[in-house]
Amino acid sequence: MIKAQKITIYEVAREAGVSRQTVSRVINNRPDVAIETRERVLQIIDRLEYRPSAIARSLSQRRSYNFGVLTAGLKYFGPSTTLSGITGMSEELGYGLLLKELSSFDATNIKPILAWFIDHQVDGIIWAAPEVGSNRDWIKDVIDEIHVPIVFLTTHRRNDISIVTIDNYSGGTMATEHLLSLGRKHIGHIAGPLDWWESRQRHLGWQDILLSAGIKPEPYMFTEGNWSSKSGKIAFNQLLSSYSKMDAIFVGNDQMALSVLQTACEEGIRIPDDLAVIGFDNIPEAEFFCPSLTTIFQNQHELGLIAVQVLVRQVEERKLENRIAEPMYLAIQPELVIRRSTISVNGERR
Amino acid sequence: MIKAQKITIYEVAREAGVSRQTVSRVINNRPDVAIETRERVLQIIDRLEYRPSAIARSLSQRRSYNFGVLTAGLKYFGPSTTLSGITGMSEELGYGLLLKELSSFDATNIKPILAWFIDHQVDGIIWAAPEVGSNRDWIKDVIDEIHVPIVFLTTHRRNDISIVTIDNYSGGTMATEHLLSLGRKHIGHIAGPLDWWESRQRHLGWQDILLSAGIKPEPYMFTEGNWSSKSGKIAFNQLLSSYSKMDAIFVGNDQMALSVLQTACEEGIRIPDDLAVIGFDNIPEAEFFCPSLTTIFQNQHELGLIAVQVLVRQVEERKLENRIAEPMYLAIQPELVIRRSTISVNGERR
DNA sequence: GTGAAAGCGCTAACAT
DNA sequence: ATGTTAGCGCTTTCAC
Repeated sequence: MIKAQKITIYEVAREAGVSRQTVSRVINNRPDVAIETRERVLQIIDRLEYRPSAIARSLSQRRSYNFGVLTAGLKYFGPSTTLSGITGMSEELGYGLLLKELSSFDATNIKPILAWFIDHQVDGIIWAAPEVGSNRDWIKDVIDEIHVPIVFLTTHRRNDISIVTIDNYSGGTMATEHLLSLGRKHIGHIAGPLDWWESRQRHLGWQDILLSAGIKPEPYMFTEGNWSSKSGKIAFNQLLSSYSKMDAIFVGNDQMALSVLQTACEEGIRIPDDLAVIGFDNIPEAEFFCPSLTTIFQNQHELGLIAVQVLVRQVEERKLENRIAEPMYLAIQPELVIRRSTISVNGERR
Repeated sequence: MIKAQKITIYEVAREAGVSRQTVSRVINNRPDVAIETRERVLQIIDRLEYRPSAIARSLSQRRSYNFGVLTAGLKYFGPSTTLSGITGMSEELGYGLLLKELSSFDATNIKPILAWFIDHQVDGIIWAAPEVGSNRDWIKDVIDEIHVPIVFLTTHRRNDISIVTIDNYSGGTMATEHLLSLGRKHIGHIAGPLDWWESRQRHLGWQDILLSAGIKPEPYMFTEGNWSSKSGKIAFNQLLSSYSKMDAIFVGNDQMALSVLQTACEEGIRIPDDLAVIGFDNIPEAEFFCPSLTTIFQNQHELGLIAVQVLVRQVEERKLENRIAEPMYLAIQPELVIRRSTISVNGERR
């Protein structure tokens, strides 16, 4: 198999004694071919190990059956898990993937990427890079000129584009409510970088729940990390001195929560007795921290799956009914996963 | 920008009053165009917001400037880190990426993937899925028929294909030597799944070093996990009972080592005093385990970078000199990273 | 049901 | 330095 792409539709046609169109009909499963002709052509194709050129098909058909995917921070659990969902569902639905990765999260020079996708005739685009700083400002400039469906992941709600996202605000409220429900009154927060939309949402959730519990969130009650464990360590030390009454903490992701556990372990802070800790993400390792980490599970794999499904729907709709599909909005709810970092084996209470 | 791919080279040519060939020369930066003609054409291109079709170029030029990448287990740190290296270097060297992910590590039905890449006229292929079981058996069947350079990652040495890999055997010896150098005599091992080439290499390294230290590695001294923390937990419990004199342990990856630390923490096993622990990978979290984890660092990002460089060299060579480049072999050395899980703050000794 | 002609948008090869 | 011709390999009309 897999010869040097030498034999073309023409050879098959000649060998089968039919025209190239007939061969084309066969390989595209068109109904209007006599059953015996089809059989014969199929056999020749098999014998010659003919494989149609996807490039030529794209050119004449004006579509590639490929999607463009833009991601960022692939070495992190979230983005790569989402990408894994995207590859799986694309494969299942018969689309290929052109991949680009942003060199940094806050890169704003995205037009070349968009252009590259378009140049390659992608049928649709999945924008899986996170919303950071002003890296979404370009949308309004080009959204009207782009004739290819785009699905954006993890971004604030708006009506002019299709969005599949995780409800980060709700994740923030769930985390904070859980800590309150344990009877804790002094709930600190280590946020992710606040120029990230996701961080801001989680932070807002924390704020609002505290407020509705009659607690005023003050600046000394939270600090900002950059997602890394190291930054979490620094942030935690800061909080420890600025908010000494703290008896619970909501950490913006599991990596930063890990370093909270490490510091606690080193300093003799008992968890959860002295301090209840909740993270965010539910990375596979979280269950095996010591103690195991209570956290908010966000299903980033499903995020990828759904993104593709939505995109395919938009593509097919545009093709069949020849009209631009309505933008869709879809938010996945995160889930609370309770482990030992908030509830000790013998139940709660210091 | 980014119009509906409507204007073609033909419009530009007409507008500029030249032939399409001249426009083609301009967009391909050929030298043989009068400077003023070039200027004029460039202006028209700019004004019309013309963008050449990558598809049409691929068809007539018989190359796409794209690589096919096959990965597997994207949600894991290693594969996604390698992919990140691949995206970065490809971008830098001017190649795009078609991505496929194996639905399971040991999938053997890879011909359709190979075929898909070829159908899309990729200039080269990076086979970044790990070697598991017999999932490399296909190579011998097709290697002669494929006219596209392929670089394989993480696989055993052979001379008929290009390989970029990490020296896993050496990683295994380094880990075991480190434990011996601490004065430990009873060194257990939790291996990754032994149908993985990488696991077997690490395991062999452990075996050989023990032998050369006059210790006979016996079956009760090691168990097999499947990389997951959960499997590591089970494996560790097993070892604990089968090898009670164990005073050090080499764990096949950091995730499984994490659960060793958790169990130790729960059972009151003091680390490193009672048990020295070394992992493999150096995931970013390892430094923040409690205690921080000594481990073998394998630079999987660099693996990706180098893979692309090697592939590009093969592609260019084949194109320029019109001959098939010699297969290359390249092994990256891992590095020992010493932390608190093998050396306590006050130095070693129980 | 099948085929002929005319592209899809670009470039290689050969003129001039 | 520039243009002409003939493809690249397939599909879309539109005939028959």
